[in-house]
Formats: sequence, structure tokens, C-alpha cells
Amino acid sequence: MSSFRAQKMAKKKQEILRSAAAVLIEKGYQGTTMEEIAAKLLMTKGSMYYYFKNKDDLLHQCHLMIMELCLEGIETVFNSDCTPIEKLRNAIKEHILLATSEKSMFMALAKPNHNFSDEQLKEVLELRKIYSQYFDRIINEGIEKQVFENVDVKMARLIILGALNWIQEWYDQDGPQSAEEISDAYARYLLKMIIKEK
Amino acid sequence: MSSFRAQKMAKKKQEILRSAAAVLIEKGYQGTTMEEIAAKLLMTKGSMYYYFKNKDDLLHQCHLMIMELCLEGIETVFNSDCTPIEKLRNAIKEHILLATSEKSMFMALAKPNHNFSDEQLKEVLELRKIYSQYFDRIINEGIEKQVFENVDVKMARLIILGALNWIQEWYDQDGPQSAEEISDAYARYLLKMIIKEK
Amino acid sequence: MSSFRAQKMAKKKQEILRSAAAVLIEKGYQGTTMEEIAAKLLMTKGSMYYYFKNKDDLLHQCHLMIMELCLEGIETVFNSDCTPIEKLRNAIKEHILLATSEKSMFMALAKPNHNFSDEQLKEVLELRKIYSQYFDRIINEGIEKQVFENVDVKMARLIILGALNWIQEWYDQDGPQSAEEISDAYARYLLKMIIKEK
Amino acid sequence: MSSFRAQKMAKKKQEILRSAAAVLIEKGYQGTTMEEIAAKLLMTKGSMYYYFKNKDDLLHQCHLMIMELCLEGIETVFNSDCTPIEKLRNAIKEHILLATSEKSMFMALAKPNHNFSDEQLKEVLELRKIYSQYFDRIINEGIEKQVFENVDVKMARLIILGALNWIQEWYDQDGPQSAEEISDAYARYLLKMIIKEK
DNA sequence: GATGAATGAGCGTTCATTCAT
DNA sequence: TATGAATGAACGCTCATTCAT
Repeated sequence: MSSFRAQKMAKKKQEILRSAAAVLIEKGYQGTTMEEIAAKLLMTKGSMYYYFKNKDDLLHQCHLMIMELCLEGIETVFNSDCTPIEKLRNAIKEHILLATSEKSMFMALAKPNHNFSDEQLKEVLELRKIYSQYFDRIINEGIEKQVFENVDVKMARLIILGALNWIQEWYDQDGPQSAEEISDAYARYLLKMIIKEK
Repeated sequence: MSSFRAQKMAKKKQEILRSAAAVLIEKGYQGTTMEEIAAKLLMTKGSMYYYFKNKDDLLHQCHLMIMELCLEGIETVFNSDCTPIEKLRNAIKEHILLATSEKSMFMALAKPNHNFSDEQLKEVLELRKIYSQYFDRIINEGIEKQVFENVDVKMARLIILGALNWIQEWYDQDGPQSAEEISDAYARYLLKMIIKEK
Repeated sequence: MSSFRAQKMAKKKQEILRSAAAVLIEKGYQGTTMEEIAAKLLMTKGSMYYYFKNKDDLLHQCHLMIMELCLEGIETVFNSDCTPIEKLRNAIKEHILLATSEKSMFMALAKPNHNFSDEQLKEVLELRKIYSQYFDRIINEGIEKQVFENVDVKMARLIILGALNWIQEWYDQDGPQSAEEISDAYARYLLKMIIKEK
Repeated sequence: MSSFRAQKMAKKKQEILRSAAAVLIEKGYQGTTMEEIAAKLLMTKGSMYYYFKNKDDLLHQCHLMIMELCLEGIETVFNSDCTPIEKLRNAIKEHILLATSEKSMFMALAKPNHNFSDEQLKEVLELRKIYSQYFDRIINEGIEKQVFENVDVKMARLIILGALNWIQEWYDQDGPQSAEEISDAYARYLLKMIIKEK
């Protein structure tokens, strides 16, 4: 079947995406060259165009892959039968672990590239929105169950995600704090922000 | 006096820096071209080299100018005789106002560029550190006076600054929330995170 | 084998070097543009960077190629079993033929460029020194065999090479004198300068 | 009278030319910037355009000034009542002294620039021809008086001038040989080349 | 499928030149 | 006269993209 070929191609694509994501996160879109991505995979830059239409396409699919990973994580958290407090704590921890893991990609690519077509942009933003909404839903759950303060959900979520996304700017794998410690502290403080005081 | 000329040149430099900061924030270092900076001022890119040695110099001074503005703001806040709670609230508000003002520059330039010389990098990071330390000192004051929880100061500060710096990623001058409203909400929630409950 | 590709690349490099040498000799280092070199070969300047790291690299290799050609010629002359007189005559003629041949490059590049790295400069000067020394050795041989006057070898050599290198400044392929005639005259007069009179 | 103004201007021109010649000889036409020339005279580059139409004009007048100096020297030598041998010796020495003097300009500017207008080129070449002809005339005198061999005058002159002009390529004010020693050696050897043997 | 080679558009930078003051 | 300021053309170089093989 051709599905064999297709599978092989998909695998290669994944490989490229992973490599590309790493470089892209480190150097930014403009600072990353096709050659650099290719070199890391022992390919030539010409070959990349067999798998991706162009650099923007590559970046776009990078975003999609990363967002998919994130969504997977948060869905699991959301669908668990924990309390809202537990869910928010887990969502925060999951986010941080993803953002600091060696695969370390993530929302790192803060601004979906300016070169993106409307189509591409819409797609990424949609996923991002879905991701955000999971947080909103968790927060809403907490408010309804009266364990969270009656906060402005959007504001609270923006503060939380902002705090989380900033981690990549300063996180150092060899720094004094482990990802585990960081995620503990972040979860604790951010929860305190919205948990209802007895 | 020649100081007249010098003054005029300084003014032009400021003008260029402001224009550069705007582009820089929107497009990032690599995405910013000398031509675009110049075009916004109805100049030609060649002219920029009369005022700045090169792109890195221009961008470096951009960082310095922005950080200076920030430092001015926080110093005033810190040296006022408010309570730690008031100080933190004001620091947060000031930061947001700067980040959303039309002059809109700021720490936007998350990662001082890779091309920077060690000298330049050190200079910017130093200023950034000073800025951060003001927050640390405010938080410490609050802990000492027992109005803040006994938090990990560094973590708390990172959460706060992360939340604040993310605003630029989504803030829209014509959006539903005014900068005023945003800064109110942010201050309230972030303060709740560290204020000691009675 | 990959040696096929390598060979093809080497050939192209040679081609480019020859073109570059021609322009270089005519216009000097600063006057030579990558575009002009490329245009002569119906290439675009961007392509040159596939073969050479940068302009300095290209020009440096130009020097090396030219010097190699010169050294080949003089080595053959020196290692022949002619008398010193014959050797000097042949060395002069060989030099002129090279300098006036259509491949016309040569020591034309009087001053190895200022932009050259120390490494590059050293390399070129070393080759140049070797070339000069062949002349010195021929002259010394003549002195020892008492067919040449007891001249200051360095001075004599400088006079000879100076006279030879000047030819490119005025030689015109379509001028009244053929390269052959010129080299005859030069050899005769320059020899008379140092040959011992009976 | 306006001749006062004119005189002052002429003086300034001379000053600029001298400074320009020094830089031009050291760095070549393309390597020399108007700014550099101006800076040496504590002027701004814009001011140079009051005295010279453009860079080519400046270079052109440089050539003229230099050639004038050379012509002065050789005329004096030629019109003296020395023997042809003495005259040639003196011409050679004079040439070398000029070429190595601290004012060190001279035919250094080997190739009248490519940008020169036909008019400018013609003018320089004309002066250069006159200079050459003085050598020819001296040589001819020597032949007629039977103190020189019956050489091809043009060839002999080209050899001599070539040898002389090469000196600038290697002469080092702080080198082992003084200009005096060099000119002695050059005169001796070059004369031997054409003097009739008894 | 993969690559060597070429292309062309664009960028940072330099610099001769101009011109109002 | 002299200069501060601006301009624009040109150059070296990079890099995404293409395409024949």
C-alpha cells in the first residue's frame, strides 16, 4: 500500500519538526536557517523542500505539533476527576514540564510568525484558543464550586499563562532550581491567587 | 554654542530610538530592518548611520533607553513612603502603563540579542537586574512587615514579571479592556497571591 | 565516486580564479567587485559564495594560484643544467611570458591586500619570497662561477624584478612590440647589467 | 584684488593635495575616502568640494602636482652640463629620492584612475610622456656621444623606470638600506647596463 | 527521494556627493 | 567658506527557494 510510504514520510516529517522546533525556539524564526535545521539531521537544505513547502510551512507545522502536545496534556488533566484546585495545579505543572523538558518546544514560539498566511494564522490561533479555554473552564469550575474567588476569568488566565510562558525566557537546565521545584512554587503561588480564603 | 547642535542630534537620536523600539517590539531583532526603522521617520536607511554606528549599536541603545524609562518609574515608586502593598500595586500598574503606552517599548525585547557584544549584553542585563531587584526589595519589605506571606522572593517576582511581560503579546489598544482596567485587575490578583491572609 | 564532483568543483574554482585574476589585475583589489567577476562567467555573484567563503578568500586563492604558476616556471628553469647566464635569461623570459600571456595574471597583485588576515598575508609573502630566492640563487651561482659581477644580490634582484613587473603597466597585446621581442630585449639588457666583462 | 583670495585658495588646494597624495599613495584610490583626507586636515569632507569638483578631480590634480615635481627635478638634471653618464645617474637618484622622500608621492599612482575623463587621462599621460622623454633624450645623448651602447632607447628606459617605480613597493623607511644607498646601487647597476665597455 | 548547484531578492554598511544654513 | 545632515547608489554577503540529475 502507499500507506507505507505515507507513514515513512510522516515519520521523517516528525523528525524534522522536532529538530526544527529545537532550533527555532533557541534562535527564533529569523535567526534560524534552513541549512541549520537540515544540518542537524544530516540532510541538505534542498531536501527539506520535499517534506515542507517552505520555511513558513515548516514553522507552521511546528506550531501545530507543539500545540497538539500541549492540548493532549491539558485534555488529560481536564478530563480527570480531580477537584478544580487539583486540575489547575496539574495544568500548571504540566505546562511547565513541557516548557522545560528537553524536547522543550512549546508556546515558545510566542508570536505566530508575521509571514503566516491568514489560513495558517487562524489555525494556530484556534488551537491556542482551545488551550486557553481549558484553563478558563477549569477556573470556571472552581468558581462555580466556590473554591475559587469570583475572579475575572480571562484576566486570571492571562496572568497564569503569562507567568508560565515567561519561564522559558530564564529557565536554565543547569540552574539552581529544578523544573520540579519551579512548577511546585508556581502552582502554589498562582493557586493562592485565586483560591477562596476560608 | 555647539550644545545646540548636540541637543538637536540627541533629539533626533531619541526619535530614531523610539521608532526603532516600535519596530523592534513588533518584529523582533532579526525581523527589524534598518530600512523599516528609517522609513517610519521618512528617512533613508543610510542616514541612520550618521547617528548610530550600526544596527547593533542602535538596538543596544534602544534597550538602554527602554530600561532607563522603566527604572525611573520603579525608583519613584520604591522611594515613595507607601506601604509595601501600595508599592507593589503601583509598581505593577506603572509597568503595565509603560508596556501599553503608545511609546510602547519595554522589556518587550525579552532576550537581548545574540549579536550583542559581551559588553553590551552585560550592560543591558545589569539594568534588567536592577529593575528586578526593586521588585525583590518591595516584596522583602512586605515580608518583613508581615503583610506578605513568607514567599520565595525570586519565584514570586518571576511570576509577577512574567505575567506583566506577557501583556504585550496580546494587548490591543482598541481591545475591550483599557490599560487602566487591566492594570487594576493584575494588581489586585497578583497582590492577593502574596498578601498575608488575616 | 565523490571525486568526480570534487573534480568538477575544483575546475569551476579554477575558472572563477582565472576570471577574478583578470579583473583583479585590471582594477586592483578595491576596484574589483564580486559582481564583475561573476558577470564575466555568466554567473551571479551569489553563486561565488558557493565556492569561496568571501571576497578575501577568493582573492587570496588568486594570489596562491598565480604564485604557484610562477614557481613552477622558475623551478624548471633553475633545475635545468644551463649556465647561470642561460638560467637568468630564461627566468626573465619566462616571467615576461607569464606576465603578458592572455592568462595574464601574475605578481600583478603587487601588494597583497590590506584586508588579508595575517595568516593569508604570510602565506602569500612566503611564496613570493621563495620566488625571489630563486633569482638570488641564480645570481649567486653566476657570481661564484665568476661569470657575473660581484653585485649586491638583493639590489640586482630588486632591479630585475622591478623592471619585469612594470611591464604589465604598459604592455599592450596589440602594441608594436611582441612579448617575444620584449623578453629578448629585457633579457639582453638586464644580463649586461651583471655579466662580468672580459 | 581678487588675486589675494585666489592665492589663499591655491594655497589651501596645495595643502589638501599634499595630504591627499600621502593617503592615496598609501591606500590606493579606492581605499582612500574623502573623509580620511579631510580628517587629516581637520576639515570636514563636505568642505573639500569647495576646492575640488569631486574625488576624481582631486586625484587628477594630485597626479598633476606630483608630475610637476618630477618634471622640475628631471629638467634641472637634463639642463645641467654634465655628461650623459652623470645626467642619467642624477636622474635615477633624483627619482629615487622623490619616491622615497617623506613627501613620498610620485608616480606611485601607477595607473591614472579608470574613472578619469579622457581629458584628464590625456593630460596626465602627456606629462608622464614628457617625463619619459627626458630619459630618452639623456639616453640618446649618451648613444650619440658613444658612451652608451647602441640600445633600444625605449626598452632601456622602460627597464630603468620599471626598476625605479618598483622601489615604492618594498621601500621601508626603517629598513636596512637608506634611500641614499639604494639610489647609489641602482644608479651603478643600471648604468652598467647601458654604458659602453671600453 | 535526495542533492549539488545556482539564483535572486534583500539586508547591513560604506561613501561620494549635495545642499541649506 | 565651511559644515552638519541627508541621500542614494553600490557592494559584500546571506539565505530561502528552485531544479536538473
